[in-house]
Amino acid sequence: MPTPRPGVPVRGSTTGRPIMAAMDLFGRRWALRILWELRAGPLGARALLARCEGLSSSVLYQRLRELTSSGLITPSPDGYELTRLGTTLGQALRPLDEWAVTWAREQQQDGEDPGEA
Amino acid sequence: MPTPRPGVPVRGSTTGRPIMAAMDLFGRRWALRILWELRAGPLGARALLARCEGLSSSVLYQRLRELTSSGLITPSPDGYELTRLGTTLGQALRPLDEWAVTWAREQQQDGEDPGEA
DNA sequence: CCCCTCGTTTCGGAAACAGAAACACCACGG
DNA sequence: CCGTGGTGTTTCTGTTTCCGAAACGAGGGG
Repeated sequence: MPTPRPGVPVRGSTTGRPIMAAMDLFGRRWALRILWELRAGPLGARALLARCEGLSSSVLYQRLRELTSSGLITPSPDGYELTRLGTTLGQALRPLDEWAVTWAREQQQDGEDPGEA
Repeated sequence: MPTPRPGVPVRGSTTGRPIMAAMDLFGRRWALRILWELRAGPLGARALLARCEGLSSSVLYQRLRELTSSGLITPSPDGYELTRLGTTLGQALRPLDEWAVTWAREQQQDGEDPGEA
């Protein structure tokens, strides 16, 4: 499983369109979350593990390699930190954060638990 | 694996903070992509399968159930379509699309393939 | 020296996923 | 009437991904 990178065919799309590569990369478990946790500043591996309850070290390091290879994060003396590109991604993700808040409000109003028991 | 919903503890976070629920939901394979494909209008299940090369029907229906249960999509005479909430998500995802384009440019410039061989 | 913390890798079992096959359903044409 | 082909959906089997714990080496302080 190659690291998704724009311009290169990725899982689910032979075109390599940037958004497809992004969705392949971010559709891997914990990828978005790791970037999210690095927003505020550099964190070490064990610190990331502590913040992401349920994340296993094996997957963490796999993601760290992928995100590094994708140019979103970089090792630093203080652990891992976002690159300039990773920082702009953090900003691009902010609307998603705001949307999630709206989502929460809507779910409380209509259909409290309307689905699988 | 319960469908992530804001306000409910999800994988990786006992707080149920909206953004965490969102990241749990979207960190599942094809979830973002399915929403993306529904942006332009309703699509049937087999049409979705055709557009997402590599997506298996079993996972598709699992995602369709999850996204429906989360209030992002709804069955319609024409297949599945975004709810109002799902549509706003599509808009919240647009910065991500633009970011991906920037990402593609940067990757072409520096470090063409600087990682795993 | 010992102990504790960190970063990282390894490994066995569990969960998620891919892919093909199958079923039910409905419209169409022989 | 019976096939043919198009949907939507489920089930099954093998592979991939992931979890979780354990382990390793390196470095710092008692």
